[in-house]
Amino acid sequence: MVDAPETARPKRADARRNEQAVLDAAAALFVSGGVDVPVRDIATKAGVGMGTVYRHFPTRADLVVAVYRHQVESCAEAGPALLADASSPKAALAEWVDLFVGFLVTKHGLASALRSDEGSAALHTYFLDRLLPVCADLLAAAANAGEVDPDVSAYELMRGIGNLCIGADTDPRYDARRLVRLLLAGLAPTGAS
Amino acid sequence: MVDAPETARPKRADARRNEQAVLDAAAALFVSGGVDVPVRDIATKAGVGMGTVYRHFPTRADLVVAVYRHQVESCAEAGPALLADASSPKAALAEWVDLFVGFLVTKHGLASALRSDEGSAALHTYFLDRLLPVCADLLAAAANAGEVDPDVSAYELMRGIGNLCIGADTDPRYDARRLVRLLLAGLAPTGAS
DNA sequence: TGCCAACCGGAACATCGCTCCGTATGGTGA
DNA sequence: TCACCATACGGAGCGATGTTCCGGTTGGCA
Repeated sequence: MVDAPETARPKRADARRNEQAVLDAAAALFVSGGVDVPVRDIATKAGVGMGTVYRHFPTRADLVVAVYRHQVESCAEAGPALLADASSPKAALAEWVDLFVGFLVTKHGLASALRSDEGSAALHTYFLDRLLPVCADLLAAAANAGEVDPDVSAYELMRGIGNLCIGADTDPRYDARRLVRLLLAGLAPTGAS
Repeated sequence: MVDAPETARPKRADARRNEQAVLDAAAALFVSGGVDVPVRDIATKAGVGMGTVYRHFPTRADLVVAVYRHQVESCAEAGPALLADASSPKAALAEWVDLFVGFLVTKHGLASALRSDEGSAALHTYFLDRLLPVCADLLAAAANAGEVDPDVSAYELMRGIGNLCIGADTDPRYDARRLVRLLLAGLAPTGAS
């Protein structure tokens, strides 16, 4: 689990090439067909065998993580920046959540894959590892500022947001962003009235 | 789609018997294994062939609908009653939503199956046909009373609630009921502050 | 009792995830 | 330059599941 020792022999050239080909094929198919596209299709599009796909990415989740790693990273990095720049912690939280929602709804089926349902555990874990601390910081800052009720955990909030984003594509009558806004509004201390 | 003409010849006795057996088997398996239990298992448990299951219930959704029809009906009927009895329309809405959430979270995988994702379209349709008007009435009453902002459709609200219930079983850290409460709180006119 | 439409059962086909192993090849040391 | 072998490849194959199809069975009526 720790970093591989730097003495690790570099991978063979064909291996590196194939890994990239799979990554590219997966990225393309994810856009057009969602993250549930059959592994066979990815292998075919990449011009490799299925064994090769599974060797480089033991589970579908590993592949999804690899494809979206950059975007998740930048979403994670945006958290502290927003907190520093925004007019209030709650505003920062709202902006960050909007970023997160935007990321989820544009990736067909990603939100669905995020529910822990064993199988995509690695995906779930990665998202949580990377984004939960960011969300927790924003939430804590807002709570400290008295702008939100501190009785909801960041975990619960993130899962709720993720769930609200399920099926947000493919259904014009369903606007996940609006519902997420409502959820955030509900975080206001002691509600309204 | 209209009622079958009453001139329809009654089904054969064995057909009726088998339909009931499938229904019973499905109900039992849904409780223990969720609504995604393999059709083969249902057929085996009911002591019939798979062809029989598919003949009586062309899609899994039809079977799910048949199994839960009574509970959906009583949930639908509770709406007007709550509106008549509760102290305020918003309170009635909250109680009814709680009823709905309770129904969803206790049926493993039902909430997941509810997202329109073609395949369980019949399920989605049935729930919407039956419950959406009820929810819409409650929502409209609350809006008329000035207790909620009228800019969210009942459809959106129901889908949001359904989504929030996904995975609510199987994860002790995730309390769908609390998040749904937050969502409802967010409906308060012009927010808090 | 005999007939036939309705109904049954489960084999068969299709899809998909994942594994396994015989084969091919990149890179290295001689 | 060449031979060797660890590394990597490819895709057949297995198990699970959804769904269809058709030959055989049977309930209900004349």
